[in-house]
Amino acid sequence: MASSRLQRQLKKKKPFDSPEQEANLNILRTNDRFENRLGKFFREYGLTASQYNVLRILRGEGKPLPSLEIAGRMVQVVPAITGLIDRLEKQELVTRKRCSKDRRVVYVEITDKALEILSQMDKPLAKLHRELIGHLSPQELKELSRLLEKARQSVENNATGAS
Amino acid sequence: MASSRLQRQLKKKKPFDSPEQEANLNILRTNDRFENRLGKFFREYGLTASQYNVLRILRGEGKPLPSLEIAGRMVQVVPAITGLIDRLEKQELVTRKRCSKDRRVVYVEITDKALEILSQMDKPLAKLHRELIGHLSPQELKELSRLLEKARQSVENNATGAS
DNA sequence: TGTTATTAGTTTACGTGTAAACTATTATTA
DNA sequence: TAATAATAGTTTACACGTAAACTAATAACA
Repeated sequence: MASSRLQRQLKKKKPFDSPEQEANLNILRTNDRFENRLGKFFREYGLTASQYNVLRILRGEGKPLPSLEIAGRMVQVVPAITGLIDRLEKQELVTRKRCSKDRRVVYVEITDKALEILSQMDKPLAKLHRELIGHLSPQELKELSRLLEKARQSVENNATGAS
Repeated sequence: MASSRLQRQLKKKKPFDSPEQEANLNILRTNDRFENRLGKFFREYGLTASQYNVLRILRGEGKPLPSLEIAGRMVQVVPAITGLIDRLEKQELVTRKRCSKDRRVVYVEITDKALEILSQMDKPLAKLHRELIGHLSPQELKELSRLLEKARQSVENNATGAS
């Protein structure tokens, strides 16, 4: 009990400077592990995590969306979305359409091929989510989500571009 | 209370498939936000998050470490470490030395210049950690760390290369 | 109406994570 | 001891994320 699990894993000699730092590092480290595992899963379907996210957003919306609207719903900033859509288009998973009313806007639409792939992924993905975190009790899951949402309050008000 | 905060932020129409998925997405999203903020901080000092991590590990150890030992303590895999060390070396923040006993091994040593930069960062970084997550009570921080550590158990046993 | 500002998106440059193939060195073992 | 395996790193190819500069189109407004 003298030294925490994360502390041992990082082979740190000294205790954490603060509980805040420990919690933050726990978030980063847990995310890295989970991203790593999820990345492998997506790769089995020829996708990356970012690509899957774009497709999931488009399917959830049920209709074409402007590029920047998609970018806004992901965490990241603007320019990355261009290449992301480029690659999805090359794989025939989305199509681009210029808006006729405002010719600056590019609408992105998901293809049937992509919808098919997504539907194949749904069950295995749900299973993977359970594998990753299903060993927490319902109360623990609820509390973890609550704490993470509360944690994010510090950055979500101060405009980061999204939302 | 009908729909959670994350659900609203993602503008999802339907509820989450499961509490597991919701918790996982909360981890990913919180991490993205925090990484974003921390990245800006590191950039002010001419570093990236990965570079800072390497330097922090080296300072913590207090002596030179083999490249792969460093890679192992970060979450990531092998090849990235080469370029990372390359760039740090170019900035004169670390030096490389071949081990004479086993000439395959490359030891990486932190420079005084880097130690100086790190010491300048310590206080502001601690302050940033508090800004990010200091609005959680001590009990909440402790519980958050506990839950994240428990969450990681699912991936830390199944060898990912590290630790 | 013509100039300026804003908006949507792209391009470029750089750092980094991932997989796969490769080199150099050391260990194993038939 | 010669062939083989294992280990430490590197290189290459590709997908992103970030910042900064840029284009095209629309809005605002003097």
